[in-house]
Amino acid sequence: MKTSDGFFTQVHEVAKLIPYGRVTSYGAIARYLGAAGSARMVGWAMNASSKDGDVPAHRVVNRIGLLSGKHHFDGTNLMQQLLESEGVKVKEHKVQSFESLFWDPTKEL
DNA sequence: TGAATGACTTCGG
DNA sequence: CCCGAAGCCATTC
Repeated sequence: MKTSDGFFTQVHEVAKLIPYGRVTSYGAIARYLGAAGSARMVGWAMNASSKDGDVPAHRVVNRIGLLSGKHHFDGTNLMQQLLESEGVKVKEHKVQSFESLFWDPTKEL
């Protein structure tokens, strides 16, 4: 591989920076990395992050707080349980009070 | 080289 | 917010 390792690394770094009990969106991360428009690649990077470990991919959701990535986790409800364990309310694969839990790297950093 | 794919986003209805 | 369609960009075959 080693094709775009830098991009993955950046995404992983930001993912690790996400505060406890907070969530963010793929687009927000992409924009923060200057890769605005490559939100899909953020998800792709997350897929690779599964191998990296220590990357809270469960804190990264789509723009409406939908756990779009839960399907890529081992179990069916693992992602939701992880979020709930952090105090994030999740209902029907969607983050409740998403607006208040949203963590914007371009803003917070 | 080109076509298909995807853990997204945005716009119009 | 739901639905359909188009745009984007890196990776894979």
